[in-house]
Amino acid sequence: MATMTAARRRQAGKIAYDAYLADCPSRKLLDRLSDKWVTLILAALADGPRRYNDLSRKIAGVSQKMLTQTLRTLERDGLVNRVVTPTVPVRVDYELTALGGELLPVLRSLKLWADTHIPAVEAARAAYDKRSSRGG
Amino acid sequence: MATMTAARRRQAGKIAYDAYLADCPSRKLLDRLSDKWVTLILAALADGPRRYNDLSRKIAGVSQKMLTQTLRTLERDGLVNRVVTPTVPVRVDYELTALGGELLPVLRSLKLWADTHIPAVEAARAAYDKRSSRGG
DNA sequence: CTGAATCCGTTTAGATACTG
DNA sequence: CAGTATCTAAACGGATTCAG
Repeated sequence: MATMTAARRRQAGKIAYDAYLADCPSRKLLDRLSDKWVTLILAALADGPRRYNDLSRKIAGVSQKMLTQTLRTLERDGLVNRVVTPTVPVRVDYELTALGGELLPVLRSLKLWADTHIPAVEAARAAYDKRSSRGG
Repeated sequence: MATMTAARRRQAGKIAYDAYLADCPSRKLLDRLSDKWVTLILAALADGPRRYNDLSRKIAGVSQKMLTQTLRTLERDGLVNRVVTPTVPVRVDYELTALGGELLPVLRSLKLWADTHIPAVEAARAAYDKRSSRGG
């Protein structure tokens, strides 16, 4: 039977490709940055250390779960330091590591590109939608 | 009543913040780039135009659905051109627009940062996991 | 060849309640 | 204050099927 060829080939390709992707540094970086809250937290910490609740307020729409979870992965990746002061109640500050700080220029260059070109993207989008709605 | 304060305040904040985010160009760019297939398609088109099936093979693990869907959004965003040649059967080529081409340097600089610093991230991750498994 | 439409399992993220 | 645990709704992505 020829029924499995297409899907199977794609499957085989997928496995090989996923392995390749898993080893791609750019991919990994994008995976971090793509997280909705990562860049926001990084930006919030750009000015200096902040406490947990402080972050939670500054970033507004974030839930406790997402904030904690994102901070954990950032800490694990060595981008953020978690500083515990064993007072009562306990006090926890988060701050950028040197590595985390080095990410800021990248974010800024990204922002620069976005600020420059996103208007063109918007325009393209509007034109596309107009064309579509006209039935073109 | 004080029962609604926490969740409600977060909700109110969320609405305001989502509106803010929706207007943030950097956010929009990251939203595009965060798509698993976007950067891969962009990279695949860096050398020149490619046909649909050609892309599908080159990118391996991608499904028809995702390939088509991603190409559509890229087209809508003005990053990719869709060129139809009305032969039988029909032939469709995809190519980077000028705008899409301008994204390549950004991706390269991102890649540069990643290649430089991801090893440090890996190391931090390994150290973190080691600490955790020790019960620290 | 190039897609659109549909079904469906997996993952994700938010709300809520509880702990030290 | 700074989280953890659990439940559930929604988004995502893959396979399959149909069409021009």
